[in-house]
Amino acid sequence: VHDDAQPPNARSRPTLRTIAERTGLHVSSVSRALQRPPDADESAAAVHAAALELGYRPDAAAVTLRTRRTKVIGMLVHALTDVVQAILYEEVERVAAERGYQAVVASTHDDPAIQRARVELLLRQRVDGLILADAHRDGEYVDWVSGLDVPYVLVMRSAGEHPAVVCDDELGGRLAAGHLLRTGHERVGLLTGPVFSSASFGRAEGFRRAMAEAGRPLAEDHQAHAGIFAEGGRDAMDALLDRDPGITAVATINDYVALGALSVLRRRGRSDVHVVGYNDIVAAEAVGLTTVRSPQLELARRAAGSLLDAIEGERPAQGAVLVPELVVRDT
Amino acid sequence: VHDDAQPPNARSRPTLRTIAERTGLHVSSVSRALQRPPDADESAAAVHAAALELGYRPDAAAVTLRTRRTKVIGMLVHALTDVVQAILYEEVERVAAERGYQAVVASTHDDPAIQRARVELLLRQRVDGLILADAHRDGEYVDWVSGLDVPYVLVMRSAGEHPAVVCDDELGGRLAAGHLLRTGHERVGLLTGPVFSSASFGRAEGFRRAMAEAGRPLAEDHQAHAGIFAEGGRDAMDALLDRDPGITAVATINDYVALGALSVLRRRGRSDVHVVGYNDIVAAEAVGLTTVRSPQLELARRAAGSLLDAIEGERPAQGAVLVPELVVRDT
DNA sequence: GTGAAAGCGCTAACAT
DNA sequence: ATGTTAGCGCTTTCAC
Repeated sequence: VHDDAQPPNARSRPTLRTIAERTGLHVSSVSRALQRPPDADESAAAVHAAALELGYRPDAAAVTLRTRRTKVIGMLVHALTDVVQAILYEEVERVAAERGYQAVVASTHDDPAIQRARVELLLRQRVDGLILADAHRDGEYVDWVSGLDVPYVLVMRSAGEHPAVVCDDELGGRLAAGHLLRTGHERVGLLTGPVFSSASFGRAEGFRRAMAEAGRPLAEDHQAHAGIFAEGGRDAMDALLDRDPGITAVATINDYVALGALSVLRRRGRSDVHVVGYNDIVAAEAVGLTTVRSPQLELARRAAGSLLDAIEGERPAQGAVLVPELVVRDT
Repeated sequence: VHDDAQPPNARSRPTLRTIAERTGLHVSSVSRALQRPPDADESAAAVHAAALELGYRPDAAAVTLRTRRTKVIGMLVHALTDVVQAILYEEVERVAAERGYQAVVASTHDDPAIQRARVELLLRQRVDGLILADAHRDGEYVDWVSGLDVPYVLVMRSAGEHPAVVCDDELGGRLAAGHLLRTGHERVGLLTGPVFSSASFGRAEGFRRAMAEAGRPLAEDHQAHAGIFAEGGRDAMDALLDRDPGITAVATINDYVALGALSVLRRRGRSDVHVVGYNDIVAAEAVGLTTVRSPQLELARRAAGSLLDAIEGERPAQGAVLVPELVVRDT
């Protein structure tokens, strides 16, 4: 028997038309029936049943083309291998899902060219909004994004007057300084991060100010640039120790840098030197690192919530400033 | 003057039609002109110029709807906060970009319901292929995916006969055992991970076998289930120490668990106990953790390459087994 | 090389 | 609630 009712591409994915043929309804009726609950009426039930049986999966491209919305928000991070950024993203993903959205990420490694390219890509995808966790203080990048006519919000790092959900980094720096001052350190060092990041910049500034205000201004040769990774922390710690072996404590821009510093101290047999990190990643607890905890989940939640509100309310997103907390451990 | 040439939604994004109106060409000619290099001929040049000037951005949804390809591959990880998974993803992202593809991730937290939901979502997006870094040995999940008519490949964890790019975990376990045997430990423990992960399972099996073959079979009470996070490592290490305070070394399923174990040892003043981790994450170097290094970048590269070949060659992806390496440090 | 025409799968008027 | 119609933005025949 020759089954000529079978369309040529019988093995292709089912569409609304497939369901329409099965149920004897029109394609548009099927579309509508799918929008209402399966138990709304007879045809709704029939349509849902057929959809399930056929393994029908709405075509996102077609829906987007028609509705002009994707229900997707894009997030830009500098690197997912920085667990802080990964935590932020996963929480954004969670909040988005709760509100019926999807999230997608792109890593930009703080490279302006990649930042633009990835935003371009997300825009082709027609994402409904953008969360930037990789903003630079100079504003070039964020100013450009703000002119793109897509809702956006920054998180973790701020830039100019753009809406940003951040931690009070200057306070965080002060917290670190306060701890070192309180424990009576006379010669302290600072391992700094990139100045293009408001987080790094703010932490360092807060630290320096608190030290100066306490009458112990930080000498230039007690500061070394470490970047944001462990390797930079190693090099910077080595340099600091070479310049002044008499140092008894260092504050660092983040826990990775602190970890790097710790490895040098261990290697050089200088476990007497105290170290303060920043962020409180899980490895910090494991090595007993004193650190400043940033409220990462809350940052992500607020940023995502604010962006989603902005998308749905058609107005700009709101920023916020949250408070960090000192966590004293062994180091 | 009333400008009636202006369409109603003048402020909306430029489309091929906008460029067509600008250049006096037909939409289809514009589409074709955009496919050839800007310097191919006069109209190509004019069209590219207009596109640039207008800030034209192809609509991914429309292209996909028309061509049935997205040039996007989806990756499923158990958690991006596990830096190993983040590394895998970022490398996949890189390889994909090199070959003109985009990557998207979804975290599933090893929850079967989430795994299916996220795959469904990616399928609606019509991704061209799937990389699973969160496979379970029981096969339920992967078997289902394999029946979905979308190219796929597993990475890091295998399942049945499905194509998988993995590390020789059983060998990795043997490497850890060999090290402990060589350094003369008499009473060693093992902190195990979830059996649903072939990686955890393989490492533990390799370790046990090597110990047994050396005439030092691992007693049941010298093993404790730790999962894959630091917290589990803490609890398991505590349990092990309570059961046998005479233990002198432990092997762990991964570096996070090792870090957790280390924190307990530090707290209990038992820095004499040796620990071996697995993966060699950056924190391992920082704390001087002896560990087994898995070739993560290579795993990701091979998996992504193999998937892309499969997509373009319309045949199944290839698996591979790579070799781990022992990294001896202080612990 | 170009224009005309069709159509990917879906939703949203509109009328009934 | 249902069918009709139109169209989102793009690519790809098909003639020329």
